Amino acid sequence: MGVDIKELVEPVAREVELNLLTGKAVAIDAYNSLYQFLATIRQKDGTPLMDAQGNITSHLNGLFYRTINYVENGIRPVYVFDGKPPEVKLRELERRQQVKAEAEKRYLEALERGDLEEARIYAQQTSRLTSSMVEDAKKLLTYMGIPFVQAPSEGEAQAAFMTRRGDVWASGSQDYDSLLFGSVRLVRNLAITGKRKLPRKEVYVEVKPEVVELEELLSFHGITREQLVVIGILVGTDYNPGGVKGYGVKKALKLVKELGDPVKVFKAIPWEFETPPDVIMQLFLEPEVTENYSLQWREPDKEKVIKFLVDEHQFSINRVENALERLEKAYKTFFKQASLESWFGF
DNA sequence: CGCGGGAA
DNA sequence: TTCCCGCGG
Repeated sequence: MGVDIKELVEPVAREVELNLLTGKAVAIDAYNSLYQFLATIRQKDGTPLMDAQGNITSHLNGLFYRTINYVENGIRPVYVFDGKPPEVKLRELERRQQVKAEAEKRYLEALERGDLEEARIYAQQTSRLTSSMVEDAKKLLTYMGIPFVQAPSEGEAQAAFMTRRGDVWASGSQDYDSLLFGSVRLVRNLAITGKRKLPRKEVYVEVKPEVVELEELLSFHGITREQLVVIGILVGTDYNPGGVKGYGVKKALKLVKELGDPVKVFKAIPWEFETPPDVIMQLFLEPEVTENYSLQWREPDKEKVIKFLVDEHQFSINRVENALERLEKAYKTFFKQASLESWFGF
């Protein structure tokens, strides 16, 4: 779910045009993307897209076409996959499983009643990303020539680390967690077709990519990154869901600015979580990450993509070939730079 | 969500 | 050319 510091971020969030991102590498939160595809790419009654064997393919559909759109806009995507969650998060993950089980019941009930709109809403909430779906996504990326990084733990932490090393320009996610992990820059709403339907409403709004600079966020509020993490913990993170009773963004910011030192803040408030606050602080300030990755955007292997999507998962050959044509063209335009090595024949 | 065919 | 909307797997 992520930390809800929208109010804090909004004043420094800049709407940008997509072409601002041309030539930039972005570390995209793979789980965040795949979940969104899984939740939204569905039929009227909420059934996801599936191949002939009944395997879900909604995530592949979204990943394939959106990634091509990135490349066509000169964006260099690198997908970052979550690894093993910190133990502190296990309770929250368990809670989410329960919410999904509940949604599953309501989904079936709505179907029974023939209420397709309700059914779809609950179906979306049942979305589960299985390991085979993740493997499929990685396969597809490999065939497309798009790099991915397997994070040892939190993907958002890994993406943040990559921005700090300067390997990517920004992290890309709908959640704000990467800012707590120290991401230099966050891009939200990184979709190409800008119209999005508001939940439960027949209203569509234009959504443009939104860039948040960590330094700007901190200086705007006159706080340090440590203090931002404290605010996050007060309002609630995946490591202390719900946050501290009575604290929203405004009250948390006020307290943090009054007391300054995180230790003083945590002494001043009631702490009802099992995990001590300093342990959670450390998870954000010194998360487990890896330097063991290399970012290379390669020419797409069209044959393998077609074999995978069309032969194995029953995608339409026409659509896939069309999209691959676009991908190859974009690859040549933006990524196939005449490097010194190639000039000298290395 | 994003594609693409048909309407305008 | 742009917009809309039904379908994709």
